[in-house]
Amino acid sequence: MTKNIAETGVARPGQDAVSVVAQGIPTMNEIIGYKLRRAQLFVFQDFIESFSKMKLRPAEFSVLALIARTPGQKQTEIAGQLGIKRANFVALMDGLERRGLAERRKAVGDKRSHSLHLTPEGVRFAQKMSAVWAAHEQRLVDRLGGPEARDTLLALLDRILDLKET
Amino acid sequence: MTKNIAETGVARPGQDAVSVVAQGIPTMNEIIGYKLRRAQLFVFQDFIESFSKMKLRPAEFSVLALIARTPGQKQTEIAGQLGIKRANFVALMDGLERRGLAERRKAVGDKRSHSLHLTPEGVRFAQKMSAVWAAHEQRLVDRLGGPEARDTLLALLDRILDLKET
DNA sequence: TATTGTTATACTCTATAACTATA
DNA sequence: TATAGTTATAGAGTATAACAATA
Repeated sequence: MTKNIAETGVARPGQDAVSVVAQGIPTMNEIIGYKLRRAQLFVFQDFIESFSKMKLRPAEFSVLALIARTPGQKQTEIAGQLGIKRANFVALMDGLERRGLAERRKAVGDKRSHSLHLTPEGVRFAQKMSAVWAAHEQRLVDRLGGPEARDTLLALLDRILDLKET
Repeated sequence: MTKNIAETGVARPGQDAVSVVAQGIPTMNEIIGYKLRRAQLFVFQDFIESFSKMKLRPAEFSVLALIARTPGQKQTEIAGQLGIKRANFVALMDGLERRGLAERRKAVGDKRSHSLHLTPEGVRFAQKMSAVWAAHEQRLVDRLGGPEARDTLLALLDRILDLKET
């Protein structure tokens, strides 16, 4: 048997040769972080295109979804759940308020904090947004090969996220 | 039976109540893109901490890995494989060259292009880098629950990435 | 003293346009 | 005319420090 090119270490530049230098060096295909990153970019790309008409970015979507499901939470609480720094949350919330989708209300007990709510228009917007999201999500489920595959993926991602600190 | 709080629509702010407004609005837990993003950030966080001593960022790691495995490729080829715009690749490559890890050589046929190679120091660096990466990757595999779970995850991420255009 | 929201600011990543030298 | 590399620049997203009002 003749040695294959990887074993000889003879690299032909620009072709599918593998250098002898490559001992122990991973292929991009086996790097979890890399695959995760590329997949995330792909999904966000589809998301952004899906919402280009509504002019809604992923962070804004998640803020509206969180307020819709649990109105009255403080800025710090919403920001915290999403991993957004409270300083950066201000401009984000300003945008939603300027568009008339959400609003800050003076919290009853604590005069420092604001409680966040959707406006009536924001409620209607959130419904439409959810329909657009459902179509986007369905495209992903189709790519994955069905709901079971999606559940498996979500469970695996949870394993990475759970515990947080070992 | 008494109606639960979701059915009454009476939301108690800041608690685990679910507003009646929430009809059809997804939980963050069921959003593929969101989970993917959080998991990717977590993995990159671990990666960045793992390489803080070597002062190596994810993009630099992948460029070195690609050059190590297939020396002699042009800048545009390496950048293209990683989804990096060739304009942004310049500064990245400048950094690796300044540190003496990789170098641009005049391509033989085409005087416009550079062929990329590791320096001898770059080869040694890539070996150390791969060992650090392996430890990082092993941490992830442990979290996932073993090599089979990792393989499943990578296969699912490939389903999202494959085809690219429907 | 500590916390909530806020402003200002800086740094990284990414995207686009335009230039040069070659092809 | 097109391509490889480059420069300049602008826009997101994210991180930190410091401040005012309130706890």
